[in-house]
Amino acid sequence: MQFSKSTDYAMHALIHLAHSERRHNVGIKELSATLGVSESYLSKIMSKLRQDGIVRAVPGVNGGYELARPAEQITFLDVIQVIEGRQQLFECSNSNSRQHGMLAEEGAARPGKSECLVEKVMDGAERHLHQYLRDHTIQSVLDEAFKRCGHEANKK
Amino acid sequence: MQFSKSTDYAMHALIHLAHSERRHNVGIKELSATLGVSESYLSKIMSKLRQDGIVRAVPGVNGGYELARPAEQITFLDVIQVIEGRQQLFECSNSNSRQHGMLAEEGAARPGKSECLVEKVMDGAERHLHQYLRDHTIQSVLDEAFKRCGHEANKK
DNA sequence: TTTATCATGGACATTGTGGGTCTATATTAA
DNA sequence: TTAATATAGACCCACAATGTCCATGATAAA
Ligand code: SF4
Ligand code: SF4
Repeated sequence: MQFSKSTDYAMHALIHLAHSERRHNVGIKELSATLGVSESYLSKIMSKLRQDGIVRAVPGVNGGYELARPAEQITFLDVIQVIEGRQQLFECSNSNSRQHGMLAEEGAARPGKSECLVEKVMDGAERHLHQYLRDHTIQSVLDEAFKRCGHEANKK
Repeated sequence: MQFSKSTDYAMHALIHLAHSERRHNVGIKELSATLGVSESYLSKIMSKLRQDGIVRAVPGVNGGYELARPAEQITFLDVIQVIEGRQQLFECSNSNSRQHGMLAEEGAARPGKSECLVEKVMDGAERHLHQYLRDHTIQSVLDEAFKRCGHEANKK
């Protein structure tokens, strides 16, 4: 139960893009050098981000990547779901066991709504997690970095 | 990013143990039959649960497993951490990149406290998730099952 | 004490996935 | 056109998840 390294890379790549939004089109070379990840691998990740509409890409001389929408509209959840996929946290694997009958259908022969109790808890956990991740964007990280930077400067 | 099947099995095994707490010592055979998982594999999972003090086990005739503490003191988080391990949700993999300098140490040469901003968000997410999972126990699932059962009975 | 019953641990096998490299191809600006 | 760049696919390897099988050890009942 851990986020993959790809997610880590994607986050940092986006942060870098957002940070150097001044002149557009940051190439894979620059990203690779900044993050310390091979161009080959990183380009795959960027490709995924493009397919899901997080970034735009233009090939050719002076090409590169740029954010497809403002950084405050790119949430942690967005990035994670692009890289990790949208599978849910918990997926029942033995819904035809004896347990299932006892826990989910509990006596009565409900039509369609089985409403599993274990899944209910787990889905709740997932919803909480997602809500939290939706409340934090690339921009919010940058903002905090700036705030701290300013704070440091003032102290000096 | 998904919980393993083993976690699923562990949850259901514990629910079964809690449900038939009347006569102690539920054997691996009964558990296996109830969950529809091979005895071999399930016994491994139970062994883990024992090592972490979730259940007790006694070998010999009429032996088996029983909860090591009341079901209301066994949280979802407990079970998940036993099976999945206690690694944190997010672990930075490139803390010596250029990014890191820009984001975490931001200008000043802080002594030990680097206080990464990305990790800060992720750890927050993890804390939220853990808190939620701590608030739900094996007993709470059983309670809801009973409540629903009673509700169904009353309606009839 | 013997024995049937049960849990435990280790040694495998299989499969899937994360993480990564390399190359050929398409696309664009100069 | 040409140089620079992104893209897609074919591979590779290591490791974890899932699972089986067997030898061993512990225990209570007979
Ligand atoms: S009760 Fe829920 S988690 Fe358990 S077997 Fe049924 S659907 Fe799956
Ligand atoms: S800023 Fe945080 S997440 Fe990024 S490299 Fe540094 S420690 Fe890791």
